[in-house]
Parts: sequence; C-alpha cells; structure tokens
Amino acid sequence: MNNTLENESDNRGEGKSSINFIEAIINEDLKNGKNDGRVHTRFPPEPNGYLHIGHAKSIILNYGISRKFNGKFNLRFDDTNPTKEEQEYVDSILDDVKWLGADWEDRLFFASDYFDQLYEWTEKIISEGNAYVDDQSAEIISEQRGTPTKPGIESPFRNRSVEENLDLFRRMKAGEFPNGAKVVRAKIDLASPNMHMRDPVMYRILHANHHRTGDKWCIYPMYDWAHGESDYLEGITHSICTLEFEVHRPLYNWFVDQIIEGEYRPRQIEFARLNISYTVMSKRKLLELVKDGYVSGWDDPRMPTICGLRRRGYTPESLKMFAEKVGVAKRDNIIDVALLEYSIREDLNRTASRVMAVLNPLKVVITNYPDDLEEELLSENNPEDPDSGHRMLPFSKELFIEKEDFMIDPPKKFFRLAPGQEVRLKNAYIIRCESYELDENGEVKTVFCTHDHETRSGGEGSGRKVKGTLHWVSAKHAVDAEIRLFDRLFIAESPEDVPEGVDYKVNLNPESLQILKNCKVEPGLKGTKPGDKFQFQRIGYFCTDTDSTADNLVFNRTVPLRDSWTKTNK
RNA sequence: UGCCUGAUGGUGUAAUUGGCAACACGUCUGAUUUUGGUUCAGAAGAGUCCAGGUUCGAGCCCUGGUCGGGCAACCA
Repeated sequence: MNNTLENESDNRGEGKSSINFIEAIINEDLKNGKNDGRVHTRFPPEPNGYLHIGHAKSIILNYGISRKFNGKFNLRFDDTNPTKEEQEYVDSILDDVKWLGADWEDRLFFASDYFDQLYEWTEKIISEGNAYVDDQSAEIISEQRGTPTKPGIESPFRNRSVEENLDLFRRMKAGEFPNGAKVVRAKIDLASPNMHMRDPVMYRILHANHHRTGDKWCIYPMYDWAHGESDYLEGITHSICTLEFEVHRPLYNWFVDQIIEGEYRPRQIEFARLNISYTVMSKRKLLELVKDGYVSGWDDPRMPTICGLRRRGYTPESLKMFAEKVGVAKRDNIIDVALLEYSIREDLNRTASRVMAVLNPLKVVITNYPDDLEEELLSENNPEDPDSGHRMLPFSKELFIEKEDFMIDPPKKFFRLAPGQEVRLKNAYIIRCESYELDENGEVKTVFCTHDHETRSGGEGSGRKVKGTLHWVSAKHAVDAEIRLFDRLFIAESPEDVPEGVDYKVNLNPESLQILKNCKVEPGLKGTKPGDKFQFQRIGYFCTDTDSTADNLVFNRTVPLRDSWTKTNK
C-alpha cells in the first residue's frame, strides 16, 4: 500500500498549522484522561454507491487524526440495508480508500459482523422494558410520530408485556412474519422535541439476501441502532460524521447507554460536509448522472467521485493537500473548484515530466533546413526536479505547432509566430516566419519559416532572446493521439440551486467534454501506460487514460496550466 | 408556531480563549524565465450579521433580534 497520507504534515511554507475544532476536542478528552488516552477513528461507508471527494475529505480527516494522535483507524461498512447494498460497491470503496493511502491494517469490519451481538442486546433492552414490538404499518407509525411542532402519540402496542415482546421478536427473527408486518421500537419519548427520540425503529423485517450474511437474517437493524453499537464494539473513541447527524446524537448516546459497561464511551462529533462550486455531491444525483448516461460511468473524469478524479489524473497527495487547505468546521461552505485545481497543479508541477504535445496541429516548414537531416535535441524532463534527467527529441524540417500559436494579423504583445516575427522553438532553434499558405477555405495550411542555425539550444549562440517560446513536434516522428479535454460538469456555481420545479440538470454544461482526434505527440509517449502523468508543455497536465493502447493513445486533460495570456485577452 | 446548529475579505480557514483580525486560494502589479508555467517581490480587499450590555479594552462574554443549514424514511 502506498503511504501518501503517512507524513504528519508537509511543512512547505513552514506555517504552523492551526488545529481544527475536532482536534481541540480530542486534546481536551486526552487532557481529561478519557478512554485511557486512546484515540480511535473510523470511516463507515454504506456500500450503496461510489465514494466521492466529500468522502475523501472524511477519510483523510479520520485517518489523519489517527496518525496525528498515535491512534488507530478502522474501515467499517455500514451494511444494514441489504435492499440497497451490493458487493460491487464494497469492492470500489476498498479500492478507493486503499488508493488514498488510508491504512486500516487488519481492521476491516462490517456492521453485519455484529448482527448477533445486536440481536442479543435487543433482547436485553426488551427485557428491561425499553423496547417493544409494534404491529402497525409504516404509515400509521409515521402519522403517530407527530410533527416537529406537534407531539406524537403512543402506539397501542407500546405497553405489551416483556414476554409477549420477546416472543414476537424471536418469531420476527424466525421469519414468521412478512416484510413490514412488525418492527421493534425503542421506548423513549413520543413527546420529545427531537423527532428521532419518538420511539425510533430499531429493527425492520426484510426478507432479503444480504451480500455477506446471505439468508441468515430476515430482520435488519436500523442505522441509529447499529452505528453507535458498532463504534462501541470496535472501541472507537471519536465517531466523526457530518452535520445532518447532529440531531441523531442524543439517540446515539441513548443506545450506547443501554449497553455500556465500564468507563469507555464513544463520542459522536459532527462537521460540515464538503461542497464544491460547479459540482453536485449527492449520491442520488451522481447515481442519476451515471444511470441516465449524462456521463460515461462512475469513473467518468468529470465526476467528483474518487475513481473519477483518479482517472482524471488527480493524485492522492493532491487530494490530501486539498483537504488540508479546505479545513474542518461546522459552517456550511462552498469551496472554489480553483482550490482543487491549485492542489493538483502544485503536486504535478514538481512530479510530472514535461513533454511535447500539439493539440491542434499546424504544419511548419523550415525552408533553410536540410531536407533529410534529423537531429536529436536534448530536453529536460522536469526543470523543477533536477533528478528527473533528460531525453532526446527528434527534430526535422517539417514540424507541427499549435494552431493558436500563429496569427496572420496578431494583436500587440502576441509573442508567438506571425509574419516577420521570431520565436524560439523549445529546446531547438529560433525561427522566423517568412510566409504562409492558405487552403481552399481560407484557413492557414502551412507556415514557412527560416531557422537561425546558431541559436540551437545549448549551443554558442543560444543566448539570444526572443519574446516567445513554442512547443512543437517533428512531423515525421510525431505519434497520433486522442486527447480529451474536460471542463466543469455544470455551468452554475451551485447547480442544485434551482427554482421550484426546475431540474438541476438544466445546469449541465453541454461542453464539458471535448474530444480532439488528430493530436500529435512526441514519439516517447508511445509506450505510456494508463495513469501516467505528464505536463504537456505550455498546455496543461494530462494523464494516460484507461482506454489508451499502444496503437490508440488517449490522454485526459487533468487541468490546464494557469494562463495569464488568454485571460488578459478576454 | 417546535427542536438542533451556524454566522470573520470574493471563497475557505485562523486569531495564545478579552488586548486594535492572520494564512491560503482567487484578483491585480512588477521582476525572473528557452513553458505567457514555476519562482520571487508587492498591492487591493473584512473592522468580524444587527442592536444593546459587561469591561480600560469584545470577533471572542451576556441579552434580544436577523439570516442560513439540518430534523417528521421500516435510508444511511
């Protein structure tokens, strides 16, 4: 397993990192000697969908805390609803957490591991008169529960005898009743201002096959009943979750109170979930985008899923830096996507090899260069990394440059190629545009240049300065490639923020995917493998897509380079 | 009309828990540069939701408002 999350803190910037409110709570607990000074966190996904960057934040937070406080971190699947959960999701989640570098060591658990214990405890709670079997339908129970402003009323079955409850519960387990016929409810308080305390359901009957326990059970525990107890069984000290569970905390504590023995007690702490501009994060909406074909799948590089980001070219390290910059707090937030992009650029800038790739090729002929001469020119792999070495790039009379790097009638400060103007070809020569040729549509077809042989990079006369430097690729050596350019999936900053009755999908960006077919890349890219990361010089960071083969290279644009030129020209 | 919870530059997050608001992203200058990238130097931008109060002193404490988010699944 990689260990990108291991390093306590990267001290780039040397700033003293301030501590977030959760760490402050943990410090306080430690000071008070709680739980024998143990710190133990967990990440508890439900295997009913793919993980997204919000989960990544949570994983990084929980794992990071376990590292920081010398504690432990568990991965636990909250698999209490067999009607929604599948092995496919378990597998993808395992992959994603592993890829992020969060190490659960030998502590991979499932809430379903605890079904027997939960069942026993339920008998105990029933025996103590604190839970009962209710025969009513979901609709009736819901009605009786009242509303936030109106107290609920008691079920006619609320005061059954312990014996009857026990008997019914055992028969529920034995499969004597159909789905929905009965539930077990905690006996708490129908008048509580907190809806979750109005005799919440602990068990429902579900004759369904579970991905791990098969047909062993036909009753399944509800989240509230299973979660705190699972934490308790695993010795979790700080059970970190998102804000919507804040109202569940009294119930979490109530359930723990029913079974607690001794000093140890898990504690639930809530933080605000991550939101990112121009993105949707809800599982339901992400599923819809996949199911209805708005994207190619869960790992579509435009998706905010972990597998999508991975395919897009994001690194675990970049997501960790992102999570650190975002911070942890309780107020609602919308993080600027620019911060995400900044994070991946920062990582890739120091690690990605610089290569030559031309997205929209324009033929250049060096008229004073020998017809059959071929040179090998020395090229640095990464100026930010002295250890990255060099490689040789073939150069010849005919080249491709980027279409947008030539203009017949350029504006002031266009430091690129134009009639009479000089530019440097990166790692090669300074050339001057002498003329150009149009095709039948009036488009520039070929640009004719002369080169100054004295100016070859690294040579005697290479010191001469020109205003612009272009990337290029030798026409006869170039390799064809398909390049996929991604833009934000939504055009609205808060896509879900739509008027009544309007679907958020109206905010989908129709131009979020652009596929370029006849791109020309340097020959060294021929042997690239999916996941390899590069900087296409002057353009952006790219990675080899999983669709790529030796005969059909496919690259994804992870993120463009910052570009102050097109910006000033808008 | 109930309960829980939050409010600090455009966006996030800080502020030794009472001592005249910091860092990052973004924005804008300028320098360097064989990537209009990187790097470097600098600038603008909040007086901390509002109104009272306590105090020599309040973003931090108190009172009352305002606004935002969450809560009524046999989902998690």
